Amino acid sequence: MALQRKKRDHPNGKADFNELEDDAYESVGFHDYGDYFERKKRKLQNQNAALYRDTEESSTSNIFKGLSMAINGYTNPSYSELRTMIIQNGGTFVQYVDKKTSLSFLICSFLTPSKANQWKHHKVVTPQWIVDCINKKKLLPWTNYRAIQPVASQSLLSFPETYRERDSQLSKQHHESLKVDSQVEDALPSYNEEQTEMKERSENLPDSLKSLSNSARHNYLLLKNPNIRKSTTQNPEFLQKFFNSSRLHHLSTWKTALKEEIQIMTASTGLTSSRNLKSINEKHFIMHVDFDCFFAAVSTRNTGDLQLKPVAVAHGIKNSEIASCNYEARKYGIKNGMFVSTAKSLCPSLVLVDYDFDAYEAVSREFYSVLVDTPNDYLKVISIDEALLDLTNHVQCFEDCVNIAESIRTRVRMKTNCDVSVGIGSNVLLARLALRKAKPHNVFYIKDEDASVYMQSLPVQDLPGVGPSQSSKLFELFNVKFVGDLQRLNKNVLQKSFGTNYGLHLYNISRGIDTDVITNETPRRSISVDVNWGVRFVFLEDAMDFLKRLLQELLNRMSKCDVSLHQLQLRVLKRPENVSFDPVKYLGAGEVTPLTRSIMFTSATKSFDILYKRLTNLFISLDVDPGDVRGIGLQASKIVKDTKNEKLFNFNAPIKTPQKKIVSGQFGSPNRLHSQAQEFDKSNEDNDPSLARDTFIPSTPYDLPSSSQISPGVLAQLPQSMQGSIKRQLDVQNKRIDEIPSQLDPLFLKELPTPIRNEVKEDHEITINKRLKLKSHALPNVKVPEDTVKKIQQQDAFERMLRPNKKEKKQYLPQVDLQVLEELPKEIQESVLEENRLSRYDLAREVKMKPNPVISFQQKQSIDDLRELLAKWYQKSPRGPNSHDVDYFSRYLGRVIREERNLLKAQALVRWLQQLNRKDKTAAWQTAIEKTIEAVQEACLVRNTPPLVLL
DNA sequence: GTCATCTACCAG
DNA sequence: CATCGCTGGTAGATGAC
Repeated sequence: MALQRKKRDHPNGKADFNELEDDAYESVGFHDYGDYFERKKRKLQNQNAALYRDTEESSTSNIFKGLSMAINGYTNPSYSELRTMIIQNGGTFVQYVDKKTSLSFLICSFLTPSKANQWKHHKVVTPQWIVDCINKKKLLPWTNYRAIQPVASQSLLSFPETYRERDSQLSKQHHESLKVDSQVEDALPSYNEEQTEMKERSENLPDSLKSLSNSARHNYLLLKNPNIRKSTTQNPEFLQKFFNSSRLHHLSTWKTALKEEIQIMTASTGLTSSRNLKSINEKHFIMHVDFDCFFAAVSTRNTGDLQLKPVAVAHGIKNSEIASCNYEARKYGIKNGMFVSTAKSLCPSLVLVDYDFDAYEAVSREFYSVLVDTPNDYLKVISIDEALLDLTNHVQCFEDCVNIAESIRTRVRMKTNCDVSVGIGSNVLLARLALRKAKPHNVFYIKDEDASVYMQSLPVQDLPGVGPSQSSKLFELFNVKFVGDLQRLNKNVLQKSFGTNYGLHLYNISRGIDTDVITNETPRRSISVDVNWGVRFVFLEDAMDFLKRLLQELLNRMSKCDVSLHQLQLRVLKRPENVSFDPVKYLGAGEVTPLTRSIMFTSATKSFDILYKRLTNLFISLDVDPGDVRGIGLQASKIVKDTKNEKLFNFNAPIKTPQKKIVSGQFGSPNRLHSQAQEFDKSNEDNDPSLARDTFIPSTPYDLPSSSQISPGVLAQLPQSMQGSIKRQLDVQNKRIDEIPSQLDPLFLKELPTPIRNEVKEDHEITINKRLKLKSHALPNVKVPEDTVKKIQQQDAFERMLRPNKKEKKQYLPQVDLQVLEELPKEIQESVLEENRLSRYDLAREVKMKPNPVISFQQKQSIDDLRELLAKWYQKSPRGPNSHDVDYFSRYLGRVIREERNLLKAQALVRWLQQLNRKDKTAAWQTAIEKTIEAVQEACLVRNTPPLVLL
């Protein structure tokens, strides 16, 4: 076969963040934005250097001293957790590794055969080794944790405990009869396999097989092929293997992780929403930056010859999807998502390369380091290779943007050897359209006045939010193919056919109107796990077993975010009647009908047993033949952050908290969409910064607790000094709440009696889905006992009592974290924690007891020195300061408040600036000072401190 | 009208 | 050998109240 499969090589495997950081540190000028890295390190502890440095204070041991280690692929614990563990225990972490790197250990959960071969001369161990060594506080013999076994079989050892620990009680017989131990399977090829099967078939299978459906029997026969079996859910390692190789899984998880990282990094700039809201009516400058054919470009970035050939990234050689292809390949009509076989027929000389997820991550890190270093109002993560920048307050015109864009392109090119393209426009939509025009490797901007004309010839599919389904609907209903056709449609007609919001969205975007504003990330509202490939069951027990593993995976992901759920959704993809058993795509789902069901839990939970029990019932109630299941997904929604010191605060007491209106949305908020002119005032009102400040209220489960969640009873038990402090805290918070019309129900304000609360907790286990009750015919064996029903009804009543306000129902209240505690004087922290019998260790972990760091600005720390510096700055810029410098200084003030926690200092410095400008009253300086004040107030909000008096 | 729940769709 | 069709979000539809 003429397949040319070329492995991407890593000629310079050392292009890691250490180098970047060093650069960033060396040049700390007034205009320098390496400051971001400084923050990033401290905040995230996400960079090795920071970890090493912090290790001096928080190092837990030296068990890994002198050992260099790297991590490969999908692991549990996660990459970053492991990295922290290694570094904090004295190890050297190697970020990016190739075949030649000398390495003490490679940490890897799962090795593909090719990787196993690649790493066969290394010591490859499972993550469990790290965990166990740390737990035992000594270096354990690594040979017990080999990921590569000297003999053929390697699978069982590398498989993480969690997936094996809970062995099904349901499934025994069938499983043991069907499942072949993978060790045996590897060692003994098909002959013995056949023998085993034959034996079992003659013993106990005929009966079971007879009762099987056609689809189940089909799967039974299919799964007899050990190679196929290995690629399906029947393999206990399936999840690891699947997620390790799934591009879509990687895309999703990367996005989530990046959002979080960038959010934290840029949150500390102090320039958040108010800044943006202020300029809501100004002309915006938005930049959309995106790699050209990311995966393909990364894989060929260091191979000049390959770049000239048509290249595509895919797993297989036939019915596998092309994830990315270069522009050379596109000349032949090859597109992303196309099957390899189709692409090959278009271009027989197509070169296929494998995925290299590690390299994508490495390149992306460089990419984002460039973006973070580019002064901006907002940086929004779109994906691993794509981001939006709001430059409104940093540029005057499109030409400025183009200069910045070129600089980004050059820097990314230098660091990664890959090209990015940049689209620029006055809103997100136009920036995106400009980006299309810019590709490949170019910069392009669309002026507002040109937008409408430019768009007319665009296929409607190119509009954001218009996919295959909606575009074909547009064509069928209105014969609309191009944006020009769409422009001719009446707004009302669109809204009638496509819904109020979506119709208006279509109407607006066809005219280049996009009211979407780049805002801060909202916290994640759901966590899900989906598998719709390789799902093949024979017996119900197979499905249950997989469901179990899937739930465990979901819980793992939840525990990483430290959340519990109120609602669990189950999604099952079912092969419909008269659809072929084997889809075109190898082990794919084929054509399916989705089914979804959900369960509610009165109190948040993350208990495997509780969830699994309910899940089992739910799955069975769907009444899907196991042989027809083609995919399963679980989604945790209505999630709440876990808390650890329940004794101190009354966390779950439902309190009516006025909600800040959430105004961002895929298609914009309804109120902005109805009519632009009409809604103008309203949205302005929503966005008035001063209003926003007064009504700033925790709006998400991750936010700060509402003060009233501290139970009076608990308060009374605290030491006198502490009561005072908390009360003062409450006063501050209550004042804010009182300023808006209170919708609090008096019931809420009463402390809930603890016994009742506990009862609810115990009860939630037996709450029964209404649906289940209604559909109980699907479960002939399950009868809901009389008293259970009563209990549920009582509980429902109780629940209603807890949440008399309907609006309340939708929201799951913020739970307290230790932030409130953290705000208190340290002696009081100590006594509270002692009272609550929390260990010193917990304290150190949860509440930063370290003295507040003193942040330097231009190597100056004291107020006097800083004043001197500011005076020089003022004198040297009679016509007003450079806006970069203003940002830089504002961010510094933000850090003084949040990190150094020195409100007085921040106040003194701002007042000094005001003082300096008092004589001349330069307008430019006045504006600059206002900006710094905004940053200060913003930071006060973050710290939950009352705004400073600055006039 | 408001809500919870399920369904459909989209992006990368 | 193949192959790795995820995940988080918004909006619409529907039915209970």
